[in-house]
Amino acid sequence: MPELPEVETVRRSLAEHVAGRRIEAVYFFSPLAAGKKPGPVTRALTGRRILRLERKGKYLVFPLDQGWMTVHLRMTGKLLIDGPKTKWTRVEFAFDDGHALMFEDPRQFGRVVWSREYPADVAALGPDALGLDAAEFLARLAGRRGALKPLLLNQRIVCGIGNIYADEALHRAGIHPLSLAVKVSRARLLRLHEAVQEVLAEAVELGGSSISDYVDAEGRRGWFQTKHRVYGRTGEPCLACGTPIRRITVGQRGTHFCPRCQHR
DNA sequence: ACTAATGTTGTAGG
DNA sequence: GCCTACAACATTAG
Repeated sequence: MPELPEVETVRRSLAEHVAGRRIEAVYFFSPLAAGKKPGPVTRALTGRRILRLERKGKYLVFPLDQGWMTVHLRMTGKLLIDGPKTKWTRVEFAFDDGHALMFEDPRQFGRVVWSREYPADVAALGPDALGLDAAEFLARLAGRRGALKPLLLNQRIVCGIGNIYADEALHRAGIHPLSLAVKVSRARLLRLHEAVQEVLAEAVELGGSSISDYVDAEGRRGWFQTKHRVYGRTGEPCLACGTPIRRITVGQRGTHFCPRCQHR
């Protein structure tokens, strides 16, 4: 499930392969991957040169010599350089250096789109979570109603945090996922900011979390899943206090926390 | 064999 | 506008 650290790992592993390359051909094996009709997207992308590879939140943005290509991996999307063509390959790009890029996506939630102007959905995102300073983090949460975890997952407030890293950050900060944002002290929100920065930076360093079959553009797995303290550890002892990790549902999302370390 | 769960975003609704 | 519920989809665990 690619979140910020996984998408950043894909960006880093893919950038050198695509920066400066010309797209000679594009094949949409699944129209769904284009979001609508693949014809116009194919025509717009063919012959374009990729200037560089950027990331905002969970979006990969490819500035082109004309317009922008945006890729979102959603749940099961992968970008594989010279990857094999499989039954899950939805899009293939052929580059001018003889290499190819495969967009593989079993569940078909992922999208490859082209836009003439900078993509509106990316522009609408809140600031990227990685490297966000404490003052702005607090300002973005100020006046928000509701529980903290859904707010962390709201990409218009701050973007890049997904289910895994929300749970991990809340545990490190000692905050219950159902805590109302307005009732959490400034000191504890500052601690949350630090926990978010810490957990994202460590995850990027380890190449993200490969909890299902996530791999980077060169097929390498990430290792941050071995550092998870709550996510996917339901019933196992909290590494801080030994209390069994509990799993509840918050905003329709599986939520893992330690009932002792994270009080409301 | 059926059901629930998986996680992200857009959208529809209160 | 803000918040919540659900659909889109394919596979797997129970």
